[in-house]
Amino acid sequence: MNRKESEDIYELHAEFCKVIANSTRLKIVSVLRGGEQSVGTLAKAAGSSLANVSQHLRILRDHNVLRSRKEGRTVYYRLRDPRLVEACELTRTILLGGIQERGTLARRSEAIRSPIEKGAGVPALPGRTSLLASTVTKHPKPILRKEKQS
Amino acid sequence: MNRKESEDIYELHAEFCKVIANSTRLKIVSVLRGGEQSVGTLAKAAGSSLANVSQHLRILRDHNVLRSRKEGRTVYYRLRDPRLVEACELTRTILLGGIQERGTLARRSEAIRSPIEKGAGVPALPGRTSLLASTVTKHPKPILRKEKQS
DNA sequence: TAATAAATTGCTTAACTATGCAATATAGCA
DNA sequence: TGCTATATTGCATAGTTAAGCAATTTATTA
Repeated sequence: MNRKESEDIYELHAEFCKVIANSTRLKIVSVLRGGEQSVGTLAKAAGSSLANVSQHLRILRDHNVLRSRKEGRTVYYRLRDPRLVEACELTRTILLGGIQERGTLARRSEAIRSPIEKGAGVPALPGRTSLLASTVTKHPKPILRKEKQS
Repeated sequence: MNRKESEDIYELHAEFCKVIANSTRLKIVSVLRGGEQSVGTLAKAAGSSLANVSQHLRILRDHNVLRSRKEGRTVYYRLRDPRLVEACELTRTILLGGIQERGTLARRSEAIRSPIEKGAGVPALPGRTSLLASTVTKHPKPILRKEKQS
């Protein structure tokens, strides 16, 4: 693999991350682990509108994460390759704190219940505007639990 | 875990994906598997400007993917939790086709060498404008190898 | 054919993201 | 005290993304 190609894998990986970097799309993918589903069913499961879910499904299918099959007037979507989804689930598991992990990792689930996510409007770094406002997200939800920096 | 909390994990996961959904940040994280590095070293390794890499490092640190340490006028960054990065590497390995995998999976690396990425301007779905243009990326780089749809 | 159900598409708006450049810290050294 | 190296920050710009709504397509059924 030459220089250009090894660069490409990072682009490809980043692209994949973008494709699944949306909670609605992650829910869709998660639901589909149980087998193919219609757009309407997925919309209900994801708690979003049919039109909105249809757009997300298109994104996932265009990137070959999903495949579709039409039966009458119903379109069924299914996972193209469960392996990628498994890697994805592994990430989620780690983020959750790992079922039977202890200490540091287990306490990560605190991030999920942080005031920031409760809409309290508490900036990640009190005292100044969130540095992430213009780069990734307005109100950063820490991936890992905060601890005092050195 | 109640309804609200199980929703949150998808938000958190999506947030994490956004944080790493950039090839420069993925390269940084990959380099750091070998141990802490200064901003300048990371900039060279990632092939980007110091200012640009500094911004990316800030994003990664603000989301607790990285931690930093200052020594003199040099700032060293390191991984906060290698486990998340391992899950990330697993995804990349699957995307690459898996070192010693055969058949379908192995052929996935074709996507990396596709005409689209060579700048040939060939749309993912010949005959119509890319449907992803306004949603995720202008010129979709298929995550998986294309095959005929049913 | 008309009516209905299931999806998809186009459009708009508000918000977010990436990048480069110039300016500004900060720490060590002459 | 200057001077330099290392890194961070602010700002402007171009491009991207998410969501809702209305309109449209496609297939089934009366």
